[in-house]
Amino acid sequence: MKRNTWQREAVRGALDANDGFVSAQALHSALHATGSPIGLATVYRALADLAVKGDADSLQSPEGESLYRACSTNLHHHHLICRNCGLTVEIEADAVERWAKDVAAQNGFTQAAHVVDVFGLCAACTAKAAASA
Amino acid sequence: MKRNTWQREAVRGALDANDGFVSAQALHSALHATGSPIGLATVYRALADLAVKGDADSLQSPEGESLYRACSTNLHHHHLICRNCGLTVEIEADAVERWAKDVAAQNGFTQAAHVVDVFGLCAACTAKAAASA
DNA sequence: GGGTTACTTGAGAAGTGTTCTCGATCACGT
DNA sequence: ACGTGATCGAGAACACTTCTCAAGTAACCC
Repeated sequence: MKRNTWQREAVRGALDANDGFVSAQALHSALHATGSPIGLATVYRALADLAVKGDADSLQSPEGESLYRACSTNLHHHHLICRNCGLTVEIEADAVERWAKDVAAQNGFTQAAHVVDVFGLCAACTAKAAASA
Repeated sequence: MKRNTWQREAVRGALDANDGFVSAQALHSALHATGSPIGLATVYRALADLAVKGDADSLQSPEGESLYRACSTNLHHHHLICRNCGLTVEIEADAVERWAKDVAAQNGFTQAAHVVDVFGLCAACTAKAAASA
C-alpha cells in the first residue's frame, strides 16, 4: 500500500517551486522556512521515492551533494547547470546518446549508463561576474 | 618547498599498479596490506595533490565516493568504466567536447565544464553475469 | 656531518551528508 | 469508527573526507 501524506506533497511542491537543482538539505530548510515541521529523514525518503518513480531527476554536484529537480519530462535527457545560481536548462543529446552506446559497444561493454552534465555560468551570472571583476 | 617522501611515492606506486579507478580508502587498505603503515589522511592528501598536478584523474562513483586513477595522458579525456570490476578504458570524445561547448554557447553559458562518463559491464563481467544467471 | 627550518605525517577528532532505528502517528479500506 | 500497517520524526549511527596539532624528517646551509 502507498499512502498520500501531506509531507510527500510538500516535498513535491517545494521541488516544483524550484527552478534549478536543489539539495535535500536546502529543500528541508526551505520547507521549515515556510513553517512546515517536516523531518529531514522524510525529505530524503520522499526525494528518493520521487527519483525512483521518475518524477524527479537527481545528480551529484561537483561537491558530492545529491541534488534533485522536478523535470518537465520523464524522457531521458541531460542538463546544463549554472554553477553559480543553479539555473538549469534541459538539453537533448541524441548525438551523445548514440556516442555513448557506440563507444560502449566497441569496447565490449553492455548495460551502458552514462553521466553527462554540463556546468557553467549562465548569461546573467557571466555578466554579473564581469561587472564585479 | 615541496618534499619527496616515501609516502607520496607509495601512493603514486599503488595508483600506477592499479588498472581501474580506486577509492582513497581502497588504496589505503591496499597499502596497509603490503605492510605500509601510511595514514589515511596522508593518502587523501597525496591523492588530492596528484589530482591537482594532473598526474591522476578523479571522478565520483555513482555511490558518491571519490575515485582516482593514474591516467596515461594528461590530455582531457573521458572514461568507460566497468561498474563491476573497475576496468577502465580511456576514450576520446571530440564530438562530445564540441557538443558540450556548442550547447553551452547556445544557451549563453560560459566557462563550461562537463562531466561525461560511461558506466557499464565489461565483456568479461557480462559473460560472468550471464553464466551465473 | 650537524644544525636549522618548516613541510609532512599520522592518530584521532571533527565535519558533512545520508541512512537507519524504533516508538508514535495517521491514512486508507472496510 | 476501527484496525492495520505504512509513514513519520528525532536522534543515533554511518561512511567518507577534512582538520588539528604534536612529533618526525627532508632539504638547505654552513
